[in-house]
Amino acid sequence: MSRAAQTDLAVLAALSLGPATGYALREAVHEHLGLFWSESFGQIYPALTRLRGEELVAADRGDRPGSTVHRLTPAGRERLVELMREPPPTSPPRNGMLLRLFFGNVLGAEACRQLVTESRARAVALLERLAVARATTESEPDSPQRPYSLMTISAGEHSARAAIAWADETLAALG
Amino acid sequence: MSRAAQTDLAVLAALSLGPATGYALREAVHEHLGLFWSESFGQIYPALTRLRGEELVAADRGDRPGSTVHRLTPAGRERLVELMREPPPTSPPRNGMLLRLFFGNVLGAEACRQLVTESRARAVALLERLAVARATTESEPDSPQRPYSLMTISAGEHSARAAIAWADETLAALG
DNA sequence: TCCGTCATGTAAATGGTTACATGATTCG
DNA sequence: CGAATCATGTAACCATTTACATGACGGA
Repeated sequence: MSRAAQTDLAVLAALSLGPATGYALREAVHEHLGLFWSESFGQIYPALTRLRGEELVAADRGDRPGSTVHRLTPAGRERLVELMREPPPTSPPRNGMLLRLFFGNVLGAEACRQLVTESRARAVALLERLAVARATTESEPDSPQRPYSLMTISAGEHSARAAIAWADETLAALG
Repeated sequence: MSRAAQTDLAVLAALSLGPATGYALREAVHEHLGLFWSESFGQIYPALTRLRGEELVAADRGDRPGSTVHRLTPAGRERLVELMREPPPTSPPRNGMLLRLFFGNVLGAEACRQLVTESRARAVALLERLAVARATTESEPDSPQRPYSLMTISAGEHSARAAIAWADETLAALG
């Protein structure tokens, strides 16, 4: 997997849903992929410039002066499938909450409880966001996209429920 | 939270378990924190140099010529507690597997099944490693460290079981 | 008119991995 | 003796965020 391939993948994938400006692209990633992906402007604009150079995306003038609407070219769609078939890179683990909890006897029991309580609250909030996302998705008419959206929502739900169950068990152990 | 604080935290925390060389420190992080944390030599050695400069760790000559054993100073222990009380930074989400699955109609059903199957296999393998870690920890004599080790192991178990349950559900949906 | 949003881009700083260079020690 | 391990450190590279600079448009 070559340079910056993950951002290229995300940008090409987002464009596969329809043409968009760089700005709208970032909105769409935040809105639809926000639960498991993120991109910043500092990544998106250089990526679009590069992808234009490789003729994987084409640029048209947008409604507003100075705005540029990008769309996938056939070569871009090929490249997208190619990138998607690459195994997803696994990033090294970095869980600040567990790092702190592991050294709980240095941190103290009260601070540990707070740590786990806050972690639980984040999982509960996530579960609420997921409930909204599920309701929205289920109320939309069926589409080729829908089952896959529901699968990623379900992944979040399983993960959040596990986090809550663990937090409850751990809070009980912490007394 | 200032510069490179997360690595400082991990290094100071690892040293709180006992003095160590940079090399041994990396081994210890990999061995004991590997399930939720990672550090590379390229981080550890500059961090040790910096922490020595701040007199948060002290350096003694080791058994081997040229080797340096580091230990926490009292100021280092204070700093450690201070860093641990900072809220753990939440890194932006980046889940390559879910990104690919979300665009499953571009990827194709067969490749989706493979993606989820591999994800399930990783979770099963993780669960096995966790079973070993749990058995090891439970067979050791009780210590102030042990309950916290078990809590982090339990976090991994909950997360891995949730990943397996989700994978089974999703594979059923994918047919 | 002024503010919020849409829009594009760059520069700097940050955080991190990987590869490399170097050499001693231990054990088979 | 030779290989694996212990040990330290640097340099290059990569990915990413944040802040900044700039400006047009639409509506209160």
